[in-house]
Amino acid sequence: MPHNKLTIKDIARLSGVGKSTVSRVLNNESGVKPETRERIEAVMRQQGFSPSRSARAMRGQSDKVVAIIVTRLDSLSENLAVQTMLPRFYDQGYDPIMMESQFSPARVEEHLRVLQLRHIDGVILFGFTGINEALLQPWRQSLVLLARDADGYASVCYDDEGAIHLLMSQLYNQGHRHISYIGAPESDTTTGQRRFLAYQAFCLQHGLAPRATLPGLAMTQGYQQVSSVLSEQTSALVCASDTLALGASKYLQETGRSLQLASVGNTPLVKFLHPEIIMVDPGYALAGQQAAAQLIAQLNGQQPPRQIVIPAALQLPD
Amino acid sequence: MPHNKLTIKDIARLSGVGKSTVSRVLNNESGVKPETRERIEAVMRQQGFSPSRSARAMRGQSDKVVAIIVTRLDSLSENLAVQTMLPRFYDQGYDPIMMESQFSPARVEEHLRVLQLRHIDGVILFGFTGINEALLQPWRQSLVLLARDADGYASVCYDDEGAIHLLMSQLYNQGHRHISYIGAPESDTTTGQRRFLAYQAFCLQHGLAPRATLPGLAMTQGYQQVSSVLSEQTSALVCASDTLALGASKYLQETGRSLQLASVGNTPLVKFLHPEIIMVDPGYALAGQQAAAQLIAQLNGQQPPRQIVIPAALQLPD
DNA sequence: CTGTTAGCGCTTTCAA
DNA sequence: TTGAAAGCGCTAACAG
Repeated sequence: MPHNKLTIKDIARLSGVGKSTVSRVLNNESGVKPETRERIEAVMRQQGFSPSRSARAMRGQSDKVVAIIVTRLDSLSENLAVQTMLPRFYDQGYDPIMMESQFSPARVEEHLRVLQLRHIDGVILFGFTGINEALLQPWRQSLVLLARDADGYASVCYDDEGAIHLLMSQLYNQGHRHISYIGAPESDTTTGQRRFLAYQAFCLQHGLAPRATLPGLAMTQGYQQVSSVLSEQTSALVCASDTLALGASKYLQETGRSLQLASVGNTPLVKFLHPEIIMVDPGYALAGQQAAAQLIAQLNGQQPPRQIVIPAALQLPD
Repeated sequence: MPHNKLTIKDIARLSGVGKSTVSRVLNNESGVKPETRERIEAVMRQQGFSPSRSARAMRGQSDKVVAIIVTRLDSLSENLAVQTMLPRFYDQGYDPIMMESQFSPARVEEHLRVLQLRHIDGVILFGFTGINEALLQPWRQSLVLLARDADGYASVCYDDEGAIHLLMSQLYNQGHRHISYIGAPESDTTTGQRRFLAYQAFCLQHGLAPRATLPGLAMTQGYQQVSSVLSEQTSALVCASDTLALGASKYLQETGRSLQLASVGNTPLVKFLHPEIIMVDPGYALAGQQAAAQLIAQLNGQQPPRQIVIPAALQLPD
């Protein structure tokens, strides 16, 4: 760890000025004679100087660290969102540390506790059912919730109703009249309830007979439960998530049943494995960007918490 | 961001001692009367006190931050490794920040540059072909390379030869005599060259006719290239990675060709989608642990850099 | 415009 | 066994 042993004091000496002038240059403050500034900048560059984060952090409040709490490191959709937010944070000089909740409210609690002790600046939290909102209390100003919303907190959500509606319309327009649905239980507000309601609404509106099962979002659940929503007339199946679609697809393949699949989710893996599936992109990538931007703005005090909804976009098979 | 405004000074006042005594308690130093210690600890607990990281960092050297540079956030195998190393770091009070190289040596370079400026303590780097070892120079003592090795650096590698050998033996014992191979180009030292050589060696040793193609590790490459190694007698196919297996599998399914697939890699996704594939677990989870442990030991000066090899383990289909 | 002077919260001599 | 004092590298008044 060949740490740069230089301090602003050294730079000051080397360029024949006082510490404070160097500090001013460092912080891009106005009120430094251009020549002086340039000279100092030259020295800094030439010495490869970099200011001590800890020292700066100690004077200001922030050490410019944010945490991203994903549910699972291997969630395909969350990956897409994280992928777009990381660069945003780096650009603004924030170090993003990653944590995994594994859908456990207790883990979230534990992580938030630790983060509090560490004086972390802000948190991006990928939401899921069961999180105790009271825990978020201390982070009111410095938290962005993803894929879930909560009163008084900033959030970036997907347009669950819109996504399902797009899928259903597409299928309906293709002539499908017996469209089944597989999703998550209604205890899951967004992915579960909202999507299911949207499905029911569409059916009602178009005089279709709903046929649904709500086992959860895991691949195995898709695999095991599809059969329960298949009648002879069923010609299409809407899946609330891409993992579910993966499971369902495997089942259909094995049983030789042919069905038009449609699913919320738009990950490269699924697109490759099953290009025939009609998909709606909930806008994972955009959500990541927005979440990062929102958090940064909040931390800078430029923006109060607000709820953002990402529009869904239909992805037709090739 | 409701920061804990208490300092050791406050704790000192509250417990009627001097700052230094509080500091001693904080660092578990000996030479503090047990009673005093307890009293202070009580106050700290009661006040929910947590020392300022930045202030400590400023006196010592380290701010207890490490970076994990993965190739891709959505790499299934790297995910498994990262998943096991995160808790290790948290336990030791290290904040792990994540970065993505996207297989770009330039990005690695850029990341390392930034990390240097940030005075990060150590780095876990998931290796790939093309990384300029000279760049690692400054990190000689504080870097662990994963899935790749380099002279003079600590590394945790998979047993490429062993993995392929296990796969081949298994197939051979099952009676297969026409086993094809699909892998990465030899320019890729570990996943490419080593695994391919092991395949060739086995063939030679057992009098089999090798038949191989080395397009790369992507799913699409597997999908497109399988056909080139299939003759009529081919009864089994060894894939150098699970993504390749996924691609190959899709092709075989589509063409109705039946073949015993075998692959290096052991991710939940593939296990679910294709339980029939014979797999060898390179030990991703163990590798993660070991890498974290090694890095921590190095940072504590308890362990010089060393090369670790993780043994591969055969996973039979259910 | 620029240097001087205080500290930020903590660790670390050095005395007591 | 403890406290007082001197900084770590930096920023933020306050004087020049």
